[in-house]
Amino acid sequence: MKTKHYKIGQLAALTGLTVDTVRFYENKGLVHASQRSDAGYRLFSADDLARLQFIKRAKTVGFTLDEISELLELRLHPDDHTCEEVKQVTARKVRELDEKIAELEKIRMSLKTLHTACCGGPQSAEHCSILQALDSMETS
Amino acid sequence: MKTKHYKIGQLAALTGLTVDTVRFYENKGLVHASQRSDAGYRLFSADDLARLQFIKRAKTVGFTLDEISELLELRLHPDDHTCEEVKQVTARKVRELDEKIAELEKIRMSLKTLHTACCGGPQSAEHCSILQALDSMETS
DNA sequence: CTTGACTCTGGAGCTAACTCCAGGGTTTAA
DNA sequence: TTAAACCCTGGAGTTAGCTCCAGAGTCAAG
Repeated sequence: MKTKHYKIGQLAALTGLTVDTVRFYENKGLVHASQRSDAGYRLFSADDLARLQFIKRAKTVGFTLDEISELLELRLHPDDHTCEEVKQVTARKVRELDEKIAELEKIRMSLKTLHTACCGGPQSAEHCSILQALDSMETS
Repeated sequence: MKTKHYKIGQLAALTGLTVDTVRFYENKGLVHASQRSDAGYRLFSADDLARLQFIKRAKTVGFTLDEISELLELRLHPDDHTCEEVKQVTARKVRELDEKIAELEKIRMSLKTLHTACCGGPQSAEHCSILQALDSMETS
């Protein structure tokens, strides 16, 4: 019984990644073709496919490739790690997201204030409140 | 009456930027030393200082350097432009921020769901719900 | 048997906004 | 007068995550 395997293009089609991206991930050590054909073509197993799909999903929930490396290690050897460890990774990420969102909201508020104050009319911008505000704002 | 001018280090100290950053901005065309000393030192005027402060403030409200170039043009020749134009720039930026925030919130939600579902206990991660979710999630 | 689609490697290029460096010259304060 | 602190240019390096390329080999369909 020989196991199904995929060439890089098939894998790319199945995961929605590009061929270049898969090779890039291999370079970064995120994934590794389980075999090579006689001609040197990468041959990926179903496990490799699952791994790449894992990577893609982790990416859509906002993990960086470095963080995904960490998660892949946990995934590959779950017996050697605790739920606590896994949860810590997500906790850290949620905190980071909270900070980034708060930062953006702060910026949005400032900008919205400027935006609202401006008449937006067709007259000369000589006394435009937005430009004036940027000329006299406080900087931390 | 000779006008006050600043060497690049003084300017950097006054704006809170680094010397390298000021030179970088000059390279990008955001600012331009109004004179040079005999030795070739950049000499900045009070106007230049104001311009750099404008840049810094625009940066803190989230504009990119390219967008700041645009604002600087509006600021330098307000007579040639309308409030409407200025307002459009901020409107665009507010929209962008809204999108970016919405995206991050979506990611945060997904992640928080995973995070909450995980027991976080000291037992083996073999059946960790976070890893399982990442193994079976849907990807758009 | 040929043509087109696929794959390989190694390395360069992209974006944004800096940051750092080498190898010089200049200014200033003691 | 000399040492520290400043300034100059040009170019390379940084981060993250790809993306593209040249030049060559391989595979599958008709």
